[in-house]
Amino acid sequence: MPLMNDTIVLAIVDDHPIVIEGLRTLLKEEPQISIAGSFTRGKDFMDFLQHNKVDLVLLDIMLPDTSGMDLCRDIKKMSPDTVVLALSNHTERSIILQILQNGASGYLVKNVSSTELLNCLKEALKGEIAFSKEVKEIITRPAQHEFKKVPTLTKREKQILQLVSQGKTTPMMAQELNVSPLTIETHRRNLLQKFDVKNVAELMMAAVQHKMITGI
Amino acid sequence: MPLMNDTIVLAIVDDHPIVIEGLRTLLKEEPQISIAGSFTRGKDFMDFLQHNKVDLVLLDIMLPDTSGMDLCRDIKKMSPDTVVLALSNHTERSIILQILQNGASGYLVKNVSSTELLNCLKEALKGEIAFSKEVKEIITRPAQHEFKKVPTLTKREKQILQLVSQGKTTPMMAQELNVSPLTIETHRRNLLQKFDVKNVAELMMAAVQHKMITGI
DNA sequence: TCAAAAATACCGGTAAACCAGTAGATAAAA
DNA sequence: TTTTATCTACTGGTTTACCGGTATTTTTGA
Repeated sequence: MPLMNDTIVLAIVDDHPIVIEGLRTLLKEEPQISIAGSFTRGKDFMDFLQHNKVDLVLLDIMLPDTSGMDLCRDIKKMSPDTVVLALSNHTERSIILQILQNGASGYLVKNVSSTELLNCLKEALKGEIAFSKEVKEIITRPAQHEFKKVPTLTKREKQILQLVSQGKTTPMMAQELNVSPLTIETHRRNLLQKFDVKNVAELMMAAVQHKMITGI
Repeated sequence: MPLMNDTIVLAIVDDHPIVIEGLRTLLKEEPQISIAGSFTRGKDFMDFLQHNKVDLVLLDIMLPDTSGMDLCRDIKKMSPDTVVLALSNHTERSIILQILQNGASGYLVKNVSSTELLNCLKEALKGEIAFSKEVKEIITRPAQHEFKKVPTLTKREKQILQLVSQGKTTPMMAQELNVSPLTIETHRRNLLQKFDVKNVAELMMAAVQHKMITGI
């Protein structure tokens, strides 16, 4: 965490040039903030982070190459002192909590006002958790279904979940992945267990709910 | 349509201050463009339009108060010479076509680059239809699922689709609805046929896609 | 009222999914 | 290096889903 009277080195990771430009303009007013760079791909930022110190990252959790979730974890792993503020349009409670679980210090929806944005930046740098107004409301009023914990899947499990959603059967997947059908069955069983469901129908619904499979 | 050597009066309607700021910054570079105003609510813009001439509107089709679709139609009704360029993150073909149907002169996804944005503005002002690169691809190569007509389900079929999505098995549903399991099987078969899918996993995904089952 | 649509139900069969338990081989983290 | 997680694979089952065809009754709409 940088001292408050130091210059804060900030980076932006977002695949929308318009948003990047907007953030740059809003933050340019602040003398103690220096924008080190902006990136449209997660990998580019990780390369940058290897050779540069960054105090705070504004991170869009929907990126074309990597999931922002994974990127967040990678950032905190490589540079634990870097504060990550998630920036997104998703208003699902589960997603917000998930990104916090992955090490983010806060969550802003993209319709924040400039003053709100600056306040959140300051809070996050002080070591506090920062939420924009709308997000605070979402956090404080949880829905019933939100209580279900989001399971963490392994790489293979994610892959198989995707294939199942495409209607692939166990034998088909076994052939496609060059493993025994029995192996696929084990993965399927683990998926059912992790999601706490009884069959594929429920599995698909749960996965969609948690946005763990892309609709198309 | 304004002449190309006149100053173009432009307005922005978007509920994201960051995006507004970004657009302003990008368009400030262009001497022939003058930004008349930016609005976070559709109604505010309509009030403005009553007393002011606007050549071009950058319109976010997802607004808190009105649907951007309706707003677009209202704009064209009140001021037919005003060119509307839709700005959104939605990449569904049906949505793009719908907004064009409502009088928009083009569609940009928010991840457009600044050069792309300016090109589209110019094209739209020339009276052409303007699409950003990604949108062009969506328009020209419609996905398979776009062709699939939305099946019309009977009352019973909807009911069973819902129960299936809740993880109910055929015997369970038979008992719950006081009919033979064989009847349920017939309904299931008809559902698979109507959605043109091979198994429940695909069925759930198709149903979710067409919003025929509520995620929760 | 009469044809079409929907809901009901059956047979016989194959394929796939699901259950319970176990366990070796790797790969990654402590 | 040792532990832990992950991926792999098996046995031996039961249950459910899916396929193709057929057919009666009930409801509904033109």
